[in-house]
Amino acid sequence: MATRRVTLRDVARRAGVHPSTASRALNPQTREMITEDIARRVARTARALGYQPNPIAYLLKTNRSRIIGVLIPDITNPVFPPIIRGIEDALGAAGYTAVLANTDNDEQRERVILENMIGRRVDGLIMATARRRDPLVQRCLAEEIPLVLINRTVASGEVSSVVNDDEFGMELAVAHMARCGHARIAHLAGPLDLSTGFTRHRGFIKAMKEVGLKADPRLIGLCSSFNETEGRRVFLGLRAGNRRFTAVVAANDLLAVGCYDALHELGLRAGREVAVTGFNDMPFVDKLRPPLTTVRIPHYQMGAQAARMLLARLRDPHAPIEHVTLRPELVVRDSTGRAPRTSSRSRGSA
Amino acid sequence: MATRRVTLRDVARRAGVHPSTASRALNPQTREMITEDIARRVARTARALGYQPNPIAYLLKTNRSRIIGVLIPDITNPVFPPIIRGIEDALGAAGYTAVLANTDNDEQRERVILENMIGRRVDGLIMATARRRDPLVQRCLAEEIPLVLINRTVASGEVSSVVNDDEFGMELAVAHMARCGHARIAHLAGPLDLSTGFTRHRGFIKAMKEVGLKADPRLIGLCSSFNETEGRRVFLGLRAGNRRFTAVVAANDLLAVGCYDALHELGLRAGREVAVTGFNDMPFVDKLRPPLTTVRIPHYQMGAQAARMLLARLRDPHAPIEHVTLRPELVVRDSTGRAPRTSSRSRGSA
DNA sequence: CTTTTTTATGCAATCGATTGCGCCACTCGG
DNA sequence: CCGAGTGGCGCAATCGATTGCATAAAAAAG
Repeated sequence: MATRRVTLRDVARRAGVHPSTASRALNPQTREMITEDIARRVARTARALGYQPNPIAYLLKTNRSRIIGVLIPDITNPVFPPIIRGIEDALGAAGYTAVLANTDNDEQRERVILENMIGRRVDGLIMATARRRDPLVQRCLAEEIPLVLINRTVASGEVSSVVNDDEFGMELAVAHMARCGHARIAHLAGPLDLSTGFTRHRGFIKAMKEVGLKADPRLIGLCSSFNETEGRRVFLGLRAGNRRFTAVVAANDLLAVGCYDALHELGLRAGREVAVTGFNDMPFVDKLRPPLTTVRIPHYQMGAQAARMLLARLRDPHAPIEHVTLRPELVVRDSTGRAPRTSSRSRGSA
Repeated sequence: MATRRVTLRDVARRAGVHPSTASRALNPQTREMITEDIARRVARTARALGYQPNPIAYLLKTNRSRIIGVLIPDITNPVFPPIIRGIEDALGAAGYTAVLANTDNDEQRERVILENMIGRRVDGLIMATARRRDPLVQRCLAEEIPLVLINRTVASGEVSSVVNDDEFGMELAVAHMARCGHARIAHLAGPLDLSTGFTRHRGFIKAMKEVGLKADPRLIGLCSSFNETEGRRVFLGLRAGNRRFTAVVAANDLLAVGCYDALHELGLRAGREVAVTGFNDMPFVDKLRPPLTTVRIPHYQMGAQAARMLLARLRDPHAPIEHVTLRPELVVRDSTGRAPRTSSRSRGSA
């Protein structure tokens, strides 16, 4: 039977001291207030009794939970696992625990979860769910909860973030297409209320200009969310228009997979009739036929970096706002056709 | 500035009653102890002040956290997101919150996380990490923490579980292979200390007997974990042996993907030279070339069912131990060759 | 050897709720 | 009109820690 857990009082009584003394003896911060001798005795009996401090009581008193909330828009998207892994590793090293929640891209649900986390007194938050203008971010600011945005950021820039250099990534993709001889290049844009969709869209236009091509507005399709069905739908829409194109730069891998689906239905093949690039290099895109050429984002590092920034802010609440952008790289596989086959490395960072 | 949160005392004072009265007025369980009139007044002022009960204080006093811990062996494996979704939905409907943790298949890490969760007084646990003999399960039993195992179960059967009918699934896969005319069928077995690996292995042998074939032990390769690299390694090992085979039944999709990798290296193709089946029907296997024939497990329902069973036990700690097995179905795609192309439905349950 | 200062520990309040118990006032029966 | 019974609330303890302040003992100063 689960015998009642041993409390600080138990330890104190057994060691023949007052609970407050025991508390101080066990807390590294206050240990030097206590005689070496007694501190050791308390520590010893604590160990003997198998004392485990009650985090709830600690939290109630100190308002420090040592928990970080992590909001993920869609846990089904394979880009997030590596990010989460990075966050957990960095946080764990500092004695913090990550609590994950999946918001399902649903604003209502986001709100509920956020309130729940605030209620449970998380010490800080990492959000991968930010929209360019996001009331939830405002809410955190109002509550003065340390916050770091990851992958996506807000337009105002008023909170720390670590994101990919999306413009540069787009340059890589477009430049590669151009090198492969494509001139009529389409873009499958992500939702423009997300910084990723927005910035990649802007990056696409800028990159086209840089390689001396004109970005035809009629060759830009707007997807209302980052998933395969949208990718398929919008690709088919673009194809139904009367502007031809030989290449499509998708704003993320799921959209690119949607293109694969559409091409398959049309009896065409990526890398042959139409060149396709994705964005993210999420797990398994190297296993598609043809393996997908894409822009690799350092997901794991992104997570770890965000966690470290949050920890810094936890230590010093007045740490300055930082914006870190990570440099992506192009991974050339077979979906962009005639280019010399270079690399088809296995799955992203583990 | 984050103005101090309003407490129950504030509400009580404002409503002109004692905190205990306010507490009872606000708690549905005890409302009928209080005069209708006063209860309404308290409720009204609570709403007016925006009172949010402090879950920490509640927990400290009642020892009920309304949190369920969920242990996932590898968040990188795409079978888990749908399971998690199912758990979250069922739990959320009952006012509970799921807290996810990723154990990375590391026993040490599992232990740390479990202790952490116990320390934070989760009301119950759902474990997808169980080994056939598992000390952590014992630990939960000792602490009398309500527990439901999911996907994998323990050999002793002493705790409730919801798993797939793995033997039946294997029958489906093997029978299909036999129907396609294969006689020399290999098996990529998962780790035998996991119930999934163990039962699928046993199911394979049984199914072979049922279709009148002999399971050649030299055509059974043992993988030490469920991932692509192991699948690739063991497949190549089998091929290097001098027993030929024309089909391979893998114990899960990741192992099957490993077979794809190996076949690719050998210049062969699944569904042509060698038929391949997977197990799980995880997201994206329908996007592989060729799309993978596999055994579909109702992941979402599995999660939801496990959550409901846990909730039942939370209500009644003496609820009997239940073992639920869910019936899988075969999804025939192109990796098993000449069979008539039937279905290639899109990604699993969302 | 007394007085002052320092140091180590104990006391008790506190965080924000829940809950057993006691008391007061009201109702109802005799 | 008085006593027993009952229903509605308030009091105070409690959950398990932390921490400002008081105090006793020891050390330093005079």
